[in-house]
Amino acid sequence: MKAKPTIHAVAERAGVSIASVSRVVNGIASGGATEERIRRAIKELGYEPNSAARALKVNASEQICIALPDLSNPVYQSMIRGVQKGFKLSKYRLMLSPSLSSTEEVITQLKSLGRNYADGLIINALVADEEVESLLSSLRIPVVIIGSSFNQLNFDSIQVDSVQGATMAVEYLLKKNRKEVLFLNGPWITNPAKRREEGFLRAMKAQGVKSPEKDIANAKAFNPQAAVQALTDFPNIKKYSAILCANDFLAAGTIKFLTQKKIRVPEDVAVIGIDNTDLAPLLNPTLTSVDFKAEYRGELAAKYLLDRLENPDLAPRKVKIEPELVIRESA
Amino acid sequence: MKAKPTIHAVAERAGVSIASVSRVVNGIASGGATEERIRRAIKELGYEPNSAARALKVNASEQICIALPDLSNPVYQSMIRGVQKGFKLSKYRLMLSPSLSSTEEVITQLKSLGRNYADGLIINALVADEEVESLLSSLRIPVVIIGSSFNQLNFDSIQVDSVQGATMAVEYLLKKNRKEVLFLNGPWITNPAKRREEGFLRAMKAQGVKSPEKDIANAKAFNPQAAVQALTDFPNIKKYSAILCANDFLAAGTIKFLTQKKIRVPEDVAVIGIDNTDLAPLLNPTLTSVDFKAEYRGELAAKYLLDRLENPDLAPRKVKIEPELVIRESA
DNA sequence: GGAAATCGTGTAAACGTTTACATGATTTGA
DNA sequence: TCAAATCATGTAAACGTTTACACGATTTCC
Repeated sequence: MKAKPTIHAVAERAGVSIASVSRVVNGIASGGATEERIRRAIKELGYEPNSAARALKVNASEQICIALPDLSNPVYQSMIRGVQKGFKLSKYRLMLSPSLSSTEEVITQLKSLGRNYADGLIINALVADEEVESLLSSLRIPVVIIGSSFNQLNFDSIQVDSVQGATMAVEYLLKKNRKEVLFLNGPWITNPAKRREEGFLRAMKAQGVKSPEKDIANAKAFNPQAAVQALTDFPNIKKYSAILCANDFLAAGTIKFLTQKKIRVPEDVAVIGIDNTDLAPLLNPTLTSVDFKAEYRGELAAKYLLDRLENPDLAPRKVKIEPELVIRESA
Repeated sequence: MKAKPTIHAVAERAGVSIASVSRVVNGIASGGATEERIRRAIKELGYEPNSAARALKVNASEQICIALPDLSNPVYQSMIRGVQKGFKLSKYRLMLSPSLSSTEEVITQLKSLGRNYADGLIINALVADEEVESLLSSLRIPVVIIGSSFNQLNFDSIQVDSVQGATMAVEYLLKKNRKEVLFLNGPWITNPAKRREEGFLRAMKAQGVKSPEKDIANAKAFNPQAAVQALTDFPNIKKYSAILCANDFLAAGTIKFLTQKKIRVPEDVAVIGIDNTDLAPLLNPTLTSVDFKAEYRGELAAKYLLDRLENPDLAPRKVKIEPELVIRESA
């Protein structure tokens, strides 16, 4: 196998200096016959510039890192798609961090970013503590936060109006005369769980329900099996006429659970999910879900990051995505 | 913001040469008091070695690239998860290529790998031609192929026994006395479509069906909407008592289509999917599906790649995953 | 006890680029 | 027409590591 051609090989073949080759490669060239010769040499040799050398020299990897909690949940799939879309036309490559389910994993990941292999970070962490926050703010690269945490940090962030989302769902249920609403939440240590629960409580109280705190079941994880388990364990499940789930994955489990118990959805119990993932229209009944626009959030995160990479002095933007209730069969 | 500490800063603080620091960082150090001092200096300064400089020097990026057709399909989600798992304990970072739906995109991606930003490639391409093959074989990094194509190339590859998978599904249906089987395929230009169709035809003929070629519908894409469209357009759909779908996504669309038409699944028409994705147990009815073990394939691909990176002279391994029919409610 | 082997550490070159600066050629403008 | 300005190109240093080699100190072994 021949050695990979370097800029020197190209320069020699074209009879110019490596500086000229570099300029052609980077598009700041003259456009004359010399450039033509250099271009030909590049073609003929199949030259591709070495990323590492360029990265070292210009101190930029042309990579961005996306850090997500867990690839099982379809919502993150949408988010990645959005990010991919957002970076499609850019020079940046996408690094996918390992799944970050625990705070330790988040910390390890953030520390490793000190190695300069990414020019920017898009992070959506379920869990976080002070150490995470301090690491985040000591990072030397732009960060875009997706999710509801880190309000106090001065980053670009794309949040979600959980309270508003829960309110829309609750209002819709009450309007349809479903007064007894159970909230099936995920693990309470996670940020989204806290925020969505807050939304549920606020919305229920606003609608005049006395102590909605007792109407909350907690699944051990944000997945269908955990939903089934939590509902099985929950006492007096019969009395509810609607179940609001903290995400679509839990809603899928809920529908499964209800169907198995011969409880009809939505006739006996209405079910609403959150996230409006690709899953929602495929379930049977199709799932009514609060759309937090994951793909769009991903795309927006990419856009914010690109803007900031181009202009580091931009004032941090904090946007709150307005949720939308997508009504289907389940409620 | 202070400048990021380099190996020189560490060396100076510890009163040693940069060579010694490098040796400590790379774990080939003495273990004496000097090492202790160096370690302390690293801690105190928060030094992290610069990836680009290391990559340039040792000519290895410590990154691997995974190239997939499309992140919408849940099967790729499982695959990525497997790959993540496989690389979890390694030093390698994971690059996610943009979605490769067309041959041009595959080509662009492969060319860009010439920039040396990845030490290995795991690729699962739906489409490929001679140019792709020639690019693949001129790549200077190890490649692991997931999927059924490129048999002739001498790479590690993880294939799937499509014929066997289709046979299992068809045999099961015939055994259950569902003689009229429709095969709902994806776009025929894709490799999996060709292979799965071949499997269907072979299996049907082996079971004594005369000309199964007429029992094939083609969806324009591997997704639920395309499935609905294809079934709507297909003449004489009524006569079939079973539909075998080329993947779970198509099966989801099929169930949707049938349910809307008040055709009961599985009483009137049995449905079988392929891939056994996370989706399968969530559908209603739950989906009987041929499991091609996507997550395992991803993990295996990672393992093969790691093995080869460690020992480039390994003979290429070609494995064929034995499918398994996971029986649920839909058939 | 002394030659040989081993060990810990430092020196310096190299990896493949980019880019500030210099230089000589060409163009501009009065 | 000639000085000034502009332009294309080359020279050389630098980015932050790793590592071959050298060298002096220590250990080993008879």
